[in-house]
Amino acid sequence: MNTRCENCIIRQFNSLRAMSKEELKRVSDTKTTKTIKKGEAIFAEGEKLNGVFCVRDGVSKLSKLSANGKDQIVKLASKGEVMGQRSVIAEESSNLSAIAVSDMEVCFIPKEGIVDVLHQNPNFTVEVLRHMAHDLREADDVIVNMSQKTVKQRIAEAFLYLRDNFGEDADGYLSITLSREDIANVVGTATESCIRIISEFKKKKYIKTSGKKIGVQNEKALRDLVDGF
Amino acid sequence: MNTRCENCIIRQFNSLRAMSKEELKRVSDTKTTKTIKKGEAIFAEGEKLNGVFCVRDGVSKLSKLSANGKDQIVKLASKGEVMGQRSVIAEESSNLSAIAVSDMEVCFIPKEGIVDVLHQNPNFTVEVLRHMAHDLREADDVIVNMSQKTVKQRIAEAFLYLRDNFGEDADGYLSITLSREDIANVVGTATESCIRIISEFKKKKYIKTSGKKIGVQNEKALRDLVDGF
DNA sequence: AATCAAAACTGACTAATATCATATTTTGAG
DNA sequence: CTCAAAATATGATATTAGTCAGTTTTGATT
Repeated sequence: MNTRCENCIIRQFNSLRAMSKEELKRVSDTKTTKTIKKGEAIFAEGEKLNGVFCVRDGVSKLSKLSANGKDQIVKLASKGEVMGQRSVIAEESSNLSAIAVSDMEVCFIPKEGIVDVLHQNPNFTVEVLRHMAHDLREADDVIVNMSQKTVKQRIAEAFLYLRDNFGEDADGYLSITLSREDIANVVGTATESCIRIISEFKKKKYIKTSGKKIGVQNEKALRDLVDGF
Repeated sequence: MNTRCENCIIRQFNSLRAMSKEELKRVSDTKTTKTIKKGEAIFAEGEKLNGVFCVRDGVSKLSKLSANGKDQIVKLASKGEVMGQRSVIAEESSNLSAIAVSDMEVCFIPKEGIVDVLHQNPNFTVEVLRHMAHDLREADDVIVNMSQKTVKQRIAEAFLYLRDNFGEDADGYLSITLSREDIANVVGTATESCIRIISEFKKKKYIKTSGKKIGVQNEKALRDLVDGF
């Protein structure tokens, strides 16, 4: 793969932009680019990661398997996001597994390339810290939503979230396509319950569907639902 | 207040231990110590924090108010923990409010004292990063528990967690005393449901109570319950 | 185009949990 | 010590969401 980090626009969206030209060149020399097919795993829960993965294209779900065999999707990572940093920084094995939700292209950066810079370039470290602080806030919000909102509210919120964070296509459908099961795993409910609520929303014209694709049709209704009427 | 950070043992438990003597002295010069009564607020959700709070004694609950008026407790901070760093680092107003669960003594450290060192001492920054990585992992675990475990399992787990993290007294009661309402807010359930399950656990001799105090009596039974029998 | 498995969907039933009402106990202020 | 308020407790009922069983649709493959 001939693309060099120095020339990669993606890094504008993540902490790598705080690296100096020199550091970036060194990272670029050790990185490798991989193509991953939809459904394939990038890494698994419990695995020791010896590097981080920078998403160049596509979307990956970061999930955790629970005792009863269900997956809980904790985060969706798309273009520009770095996966696995938490584990590399904490020097622990991964608490999440990453599976491609669409065909992907990711760069693997060996951890030495990251850790060395962390200890030498405070700007970079602070930038990583900021990102993690942001992730932590989001996680707090998810906790509150999980415990205080109904499944219906969480599904409504998920659609708004997906639209705001991944965009929609020309016809008004969400750019990201998830199976009903994945949606259920994002909001933490049974697949059947999720499908039932999607049907209800469709009947009420809150959303429209076309195959697996889903589009927000009545933003206000969804928002009112989330906020408790 | 005459206690100096350099001599404070508490800091061994948090990221401040990665500061140099010099840095610590400077921090110490700007810090103030406050006494907070049980039930009083240290800071509120939405408030701009111009510093962080280091817990010297007592316990604080970090919670988030939801639309329906219920509090979700996201974390319990005790001796050695630093509160408010996330907000200071992300330069956002606080996403959580902090209320004392017992009488407390906390040190307030103005943010300049922290931010300056963050940009100058990579060891300190990495240490803070490690802590935040740990908090993030815990948050992920909480998300999964919330969505995949029953209220009964979450309550059982909460008691084990409280014992492991805050210890128990000579008579085998948890060192930390929370109201039933607070326990309900930790596990994300209605107070009545929480009380009912506590009664059930007591009847089954999984726990013992004495006033508000709760003690683990049958660890194995609780653990089995958490793990799904 | 026919086939087949996976995904999406629907209905009936059950289990878990919230809500509302009310009783009882504990606690802290004066 | 007394009393009111707050916390704890319990019962009845309603609501939400999960489970199981089955049907239909979709899409990939030959």
